[in-house]
Amino acid sequence: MSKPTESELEILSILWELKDASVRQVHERIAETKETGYTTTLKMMQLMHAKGMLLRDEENRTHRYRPVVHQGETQKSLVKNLLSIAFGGSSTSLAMQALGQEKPSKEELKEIRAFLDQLEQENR
Amino acid sequence: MSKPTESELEILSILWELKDASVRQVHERIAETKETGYTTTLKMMQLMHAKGMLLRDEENRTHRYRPVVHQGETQKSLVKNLLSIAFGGSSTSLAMQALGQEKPSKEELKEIRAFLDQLEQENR
DNA sequence: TTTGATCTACGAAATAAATCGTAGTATTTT
DNA sequence: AAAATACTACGATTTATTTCGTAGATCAAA
Repeated sequence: MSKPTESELEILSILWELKDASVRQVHERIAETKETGYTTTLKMMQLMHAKGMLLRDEENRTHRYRPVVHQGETQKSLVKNLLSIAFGGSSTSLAMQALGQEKPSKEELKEIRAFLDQLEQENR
Repeated sequence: MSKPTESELEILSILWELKDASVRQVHERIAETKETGYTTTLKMMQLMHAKGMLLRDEENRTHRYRPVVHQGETQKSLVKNLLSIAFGGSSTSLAMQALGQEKPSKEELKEIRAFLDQLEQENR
């Protein structure tokens, strides 16, 4: 799947959370943040459907959409892209940049450390 | 500074590395990867200069450009953006996603662990 | 059953990003 | 000094992305 644009990502995020939703639902979430027309959201979702990014249930008059790609895969490709385009491929500096941004909680620190241990293990 | 586009970022990356460079130098680097005309790169850099993203030394006929913003700052804002737009603000999952992508070396692992310790310390 | 609200479809306009050709100069090579 | 090469400037086009208005259909409420 090609890289989603910012607007597409905004919609995807909402759908990942809600599992599946109508245009109205998505639009209302978007409208909380920014000023935009309903048909803009509609068109966007129609385009995404046409592109194969969203599945559409047309059973009822009010269609319901859901994402084709999972959040994890998309995150993966976004990170991969960012890594190569702005971090010279160094995942370490990206990770530290991120962690310095939003400090992890105690639990999260634990989680990350466990993750690191695991990485180290499987390495040989 | 506003978020650089992909093409701008490509140019910035090269300039961060070379410190300062002519259009020709930048273009040759870009041309290694993709097929594109010299004047495209030129125009791009002129635009970036006009936007205030690049400084330009016009002493000689062959101008030399260098970035106004530092790599770190740009990385920071890119990460911040990615964090909010695709990771629901969770730096932990972004970090793990990144680390899972490109496995850190032994030294890097050490570095990250030290970084985590430090984060934990300064927390109180 | 008329009125109003809610939907989809879709063309088209507005905006943003990227690409390139041509002209005019300067520099280097033959 | 003529010819080839290398630069900048810049308009214009192309392509991608986003936004929105209008039309027609369906549904809900008065």
